[in-house]
Formats: sequence, structure tokens, C-alpha cells
Amino acid sequence: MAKRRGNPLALAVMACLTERPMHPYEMAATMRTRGQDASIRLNYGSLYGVVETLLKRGLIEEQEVVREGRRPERTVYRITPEGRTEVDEWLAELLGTSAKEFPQFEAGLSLMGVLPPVRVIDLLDQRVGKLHERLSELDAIIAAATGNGVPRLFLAEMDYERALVDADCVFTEQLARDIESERLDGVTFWKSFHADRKHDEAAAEEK
Amino acid sequence: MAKRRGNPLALAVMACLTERPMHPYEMAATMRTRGQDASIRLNYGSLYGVVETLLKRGLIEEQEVVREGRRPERTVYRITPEGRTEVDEWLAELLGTSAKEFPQFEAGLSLMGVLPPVRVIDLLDQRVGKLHERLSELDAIIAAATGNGVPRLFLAEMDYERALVDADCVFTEQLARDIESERLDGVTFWKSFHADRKHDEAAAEEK
DNA sequence: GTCCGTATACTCTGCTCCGAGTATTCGACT
DNA sequence: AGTCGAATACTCGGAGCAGAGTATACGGAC
Repeated sequence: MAKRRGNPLALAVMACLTERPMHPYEMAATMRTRGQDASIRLNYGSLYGVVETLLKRGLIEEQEVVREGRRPERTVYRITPEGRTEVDEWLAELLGTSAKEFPQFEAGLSLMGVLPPVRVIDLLDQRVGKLHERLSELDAIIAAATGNGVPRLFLAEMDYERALVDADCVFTEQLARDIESERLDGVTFWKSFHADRKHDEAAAEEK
Repeated sequence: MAKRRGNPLALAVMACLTERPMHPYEMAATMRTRGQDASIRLNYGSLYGVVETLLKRGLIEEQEVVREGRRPERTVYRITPEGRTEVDEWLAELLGTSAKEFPQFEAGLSLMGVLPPVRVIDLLDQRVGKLHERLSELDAIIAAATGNGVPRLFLAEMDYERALVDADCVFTEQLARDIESERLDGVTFWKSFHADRKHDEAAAEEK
């Protein structure tokens, strides 16, 4: 289980092709109009690379090469039966399990000891601000889409992001307050450590 | 603002060197004993590559090359003043802002329409199970560390992950129930769409 | 005393991925 | 009629990253 899988963009490509044959540029356009580019990293470099790989693995195949007027050629692809199974399995893995990921902020937290506590409190408060901004952004997007008659089901990714950002916000705020009030075990040590360092630096400067 | 930064591992490397000069392998060992490898992707291939880059950018420098017995040479690095500023700025960015990331599950959600609803409900429930498992795992790790006298401050990354996994779990469970009960707008359409497809396939088979 | 596993300390290779660039055409506006 | 910008449809090169591989040394078991 948990087979090695590559770029999720490859899955999105195959998902497009389950609807009908397409050429890569059209897939990109489709994903953008559906707002899927907000959930799946999309850029041309990767797109054509990923299509190449799928072709090699026999999960998609060329259907035809069309030229319309004097525009560049468009290579239209379609999905193979093997591709269909792959979509099924891959998607099942994405929806049925949870892979450990490495968010940037988590990296930051694990290293925050390097900065002085006062600074960290300040930064965390800043972050809370940005998270609130993001929340209103998401609310605006969701409201706009709902207003345009998009069923809520198609906004699940947005709702998901909203839920996580909200939790993130609560956590960050709480952490800032816990450091500030020294309620959190270890903070007094941290503060005195950085107070000493500051003192040392001042002493070094006087020499 | 929001300058392009590379692998967070580079930050961890510099963070290690703010304490004292080290050779790469020792950095890896240090991070592992501190459990930072759970928050920052660490593997030797990347480590040496990242050190190389930092060297080129003048953020760290060689201090000495030691050979102990007939073991391989160890190159010991130290951080430069430019490196110190970089650590400060980078860490401030990680703690003070929130970058949009692309979790796998979000990709899955944005494509779930290609699977039939019953299947999705099943998968989501499976996921809820895994998330619960992860929660107990995290609780166990936190409890063990606390038992060993590790101050809670040093477990902030764990607490963070716990908070997010918890929110994720609640969301996933809720979504499963909303699809099941057809309370969510768009689900009836989705169900009938897949019922039709199934019907089409059956018809196609009969030919 | 020698055998096995683990720890030390990297090195190599190949693939992935990204951002920027290119060339053409169409439509709108002046 | 001419031009400007947006849309179409890719191409390219190089950095970055992961995973597996390599070679030596040490410590304990039998």
C-alpha cells in the first residue's frame, strides 16, 4: 500500500481526460475555470512534463494532432483503461488516507528558539492578522461562488482550507498568549537565555 | 517581501550552526535527537546539496577539515554574519506569515467528483479513522516527552500538528455525513450523475 | 578471534519541477 | 490601417531534491 506517486497534477490531467479527450493547454484552462489551480499546483513546465511521463507509463495516449489555421499544433490525448484504474486508486489514496506533510510554519515552530521570545510573540501576532485576512478572502470567494449558483459540493476544497486556517489561527493566537504570559513550561528559561545573550553582546561591544 | 527561499532544511542547518560549528552529519544527528526531523524533511542527499548552496551564497563557511583515525574526513562549517541575518529574516518570515500550501487531501477533494458518492463516503470514513490513529500517536509522543522532562515549549510543533489534525478530522467527518444525508447542495446531482453512468456502462456491456 | 550489525560520514545519479521565454494569432481600440 | 495587449500553445534549461549506494570503523556476541 501507499505506492510511490508523483505530482498530483498528473492525477488532475487524467481526471480531465475522464470527461473527454483534450490537449494540455485546454486542461490547464479547464482547471483554471474550475478553480482547481487553487488546490493543485499548476504551471506549464510541469504540465507538459507530467503529460510526457503519463504517456511513457501508458496511462494516457495520443489521439490526434490537429492544426487549426496557422496556430501551433495541438496534441490531443485520451485516457487508457490502465489510466482509469490509476485515477481510481490514486484518488482513493488521497481521500482515504492522510500523508504526513511538512508545512513551513511547523518548521518555523521547531526552530523558534533561535529568536528572542518578544520577537516571536510579535511575529505570531502578525501571523494571526494574515490568517484573519485569508479567512475573509476565503469567505468572499465562497460567497461569490455561491451567489453565482455554484453548488456547495464543488467548494469542498475551499471549506477545507477555511477549516484548517481557522484552527491554525486559534492555535497561533493561543501560543502567542502562552508565551507572553509565561504560562507555557520552558518560556522562563528561554527568556533568561536570550536576556543573557543580549547581555553578552553588550559586554562584547564594550571591549 | 516574501523573497524566494529554498529548502527549509537550509534554515535548520544554519540554525544548528548558530549554536556552534559542526559537520553535516552531526547536524543531521542533532536534528534527529531533537525530533526536528519530524517537522523538517531531512535526508542526506538534500543535506549535502543544501550545505553546498549555502557555501556558494556565503552564508556559511568552512572552518576546518578533520580526520579522526581512518574515518572519512569531516568538514566542519561555521555560520557567517550574513548567514545570521538570513536566519533571522527567514525565520521571521516563517513565523510571521502564512504561505499558501497544497496539501494532498485538498487536491483529492477538488477531484472527488470523478468517484461515485458512496465510494467517497467510505473513503472519508476511512480517513477519519487514520486521523484518529495519528491523534493518539501524537498524544503518546507528547506524553512520553513530557514524562522525560521536556518542557512543553519544545513541543510546539507537535501541538501544532495535533491542532491541525484535529480540525481536519472534524471536517472530514462532517463532510462524510453531509454527503451521506444529501444535506450538501449538489450531492443529489452528483448521485444521479453516477447512477446514470453506472446504467450506461451496464447498457454498453449488454450490447 | 571473527562475525554481524550498527554507526559514521558522505557521494552519485537521475529525475522532477519550475519559471521564464517564444512564436503566432485574434480582437479591440485609436 | 496600425498597434497593443491578451490568448493560444508550447519549449527549454537548469536548479533542487530524493533515494540508494559506498566505505570504513567500532562494539558486543559466541
